[in-house]
Amino acid sequence: MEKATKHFIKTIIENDLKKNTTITTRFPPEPNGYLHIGHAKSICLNFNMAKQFNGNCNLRFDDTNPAKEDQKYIDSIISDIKWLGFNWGDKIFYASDYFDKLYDFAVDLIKKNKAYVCSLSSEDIRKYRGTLTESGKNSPYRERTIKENLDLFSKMKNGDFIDGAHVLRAKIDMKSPNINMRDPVIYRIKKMSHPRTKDKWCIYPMYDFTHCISDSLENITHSLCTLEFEDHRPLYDWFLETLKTLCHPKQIEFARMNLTFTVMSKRKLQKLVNNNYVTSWDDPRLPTIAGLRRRGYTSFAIRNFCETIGVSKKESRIDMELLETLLKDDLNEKAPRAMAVLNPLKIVIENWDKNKIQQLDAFNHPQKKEMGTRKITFSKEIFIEKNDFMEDPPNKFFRLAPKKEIRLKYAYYITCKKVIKDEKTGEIKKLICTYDPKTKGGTSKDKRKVKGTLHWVSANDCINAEVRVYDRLFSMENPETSNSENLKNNFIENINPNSLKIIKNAKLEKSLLNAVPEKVFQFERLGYFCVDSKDSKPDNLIFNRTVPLRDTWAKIKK
RNA sequence: UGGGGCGUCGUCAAGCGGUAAGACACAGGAUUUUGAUUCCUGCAUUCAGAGGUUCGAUUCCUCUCGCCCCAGCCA
Repeated sequence: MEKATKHFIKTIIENDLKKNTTITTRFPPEPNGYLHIGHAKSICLNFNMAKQFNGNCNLRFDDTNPAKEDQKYIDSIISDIKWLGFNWGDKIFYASDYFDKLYDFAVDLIKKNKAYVCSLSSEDIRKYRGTLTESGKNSPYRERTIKENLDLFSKMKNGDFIDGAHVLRAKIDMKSPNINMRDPVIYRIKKMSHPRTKDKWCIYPMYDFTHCISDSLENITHSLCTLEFEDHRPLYDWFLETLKTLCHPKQIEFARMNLTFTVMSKRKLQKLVNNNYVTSWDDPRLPTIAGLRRRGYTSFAIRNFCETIGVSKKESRIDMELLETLLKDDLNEKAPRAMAVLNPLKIVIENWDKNKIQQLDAFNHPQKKEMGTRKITFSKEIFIEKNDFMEDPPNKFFRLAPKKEIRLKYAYYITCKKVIKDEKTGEIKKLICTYDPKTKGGTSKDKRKVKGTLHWVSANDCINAEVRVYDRLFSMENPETSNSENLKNNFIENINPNSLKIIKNAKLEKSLLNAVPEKVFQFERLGYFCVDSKDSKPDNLIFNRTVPLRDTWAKIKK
């Protein structure tokens, strides 16, 4: 299991636990988009706190706005949380299940003279609200009688008015320095079918009213949310105090997660999807849970990451490299090794019999012998990686070059004898090499040093595949910043044009024919790869590059 | 310029009056049939800044500076 780090919320809970016996948290997504890794932070926090302290965490959909929400998002969210490895018993909660109770609470508020029906247009409500520096002024409808308010609210519910004709507002303080307290709207008329309640309602409660009451009804003890709701806490508390609810949860805010080289808001992700900068919500370049999953990320790595980064109130942008390191840590343990050549260069072994084919043994994991071995085919013609050969190599180039001897992993030592080029273009067509028969398996009795070991694939016994080489979606650590003054905050211009390179004719060792989606392999010396769950077909294999291996050589070259 | 937050290594992050944990990154070195992995070693005399209280302050007080959020009938 992941390590557990100390953070301020845990401290608060530990202290509260001295008085109470148990805690209950909740994860309250709005079903209006796909979950991303920022949500994973909240999911891990809420579910792990509950688990660590023997409490419960409710999954509750905050579905109060039918204009934006959809069943397909409910389904994707459920599937993503399950994949992340969290459970919530039998019951899934929905704010919409509380619509009747919420209505009663609103009536109660009116009866307490703490809410009123306001008939100002939305534009006028905005004007009356004042600004950050000027206080607001009372709505002319603020002093309607309780009876009148009750009657109007009932008519709103019955569908007697058109959208926008009236709203129900809490009666708090138009002069409050906190704008959220300036008589916030708590119910609006929206003649719209709801994914779950269908046409039962034509008025829908707003977030601030719904959320605290939902928490209270579920006996939530700790309501964890992000920093931007800090200003809403007085309102959260006001509703529960005014309504004298039995349970008054503690709202605690923490900073949302940001990652380098990506964007995290639903709005921005939506834009990338809708304008086809990526293919879909589960595009492997996106930080969505579905995208990361398709890319080959493990849920363990994501959970571990969420634990590692900690929880605080400081706004931060975490290095993508940390996520990738944690992923590679996990994959290094679990992923079986295989050989694949992405950019093939043919080698002909001069002194190997034309028709001879040999099966060699290869370990599936160099450090874990219990993962077994497999057979790989060796033959006269093989492929190596184009950039593993240089005609005129620099110092410390531990790969193949004219007259140099290197090792083909698990096979033989070979020496490059001749370079065949295209007469016109000068492009290297193939290499003629010799092998040393006394080095089968990749060792020699004379303990002679060979500095380089290359991966390779038999030319006659390999499979062709498409490989999608993914890179970061943006070319700047913070895509929101801009170089050009007049294009401030246009993250689109910072999209990395090379975020996806498609390699059509990669050559893979035969055993990879059995690969299934989400099963990640390490292609030796290259990185981690997995079969694409959407587009790959048995007769047209497609692999995604999950993450490349650390490449010290690439660094030295620079 | 109203209100609410936040400022500890390049990036996260512990620390809660007793003299700066850890992780990632980075730099060296060792081992290696992946220039992978693993393994050592190094990496903040200083906690946004300035004052003050104290024997002693990143921790308490004051002021200053910087950054973020709030004016949806979104959540």
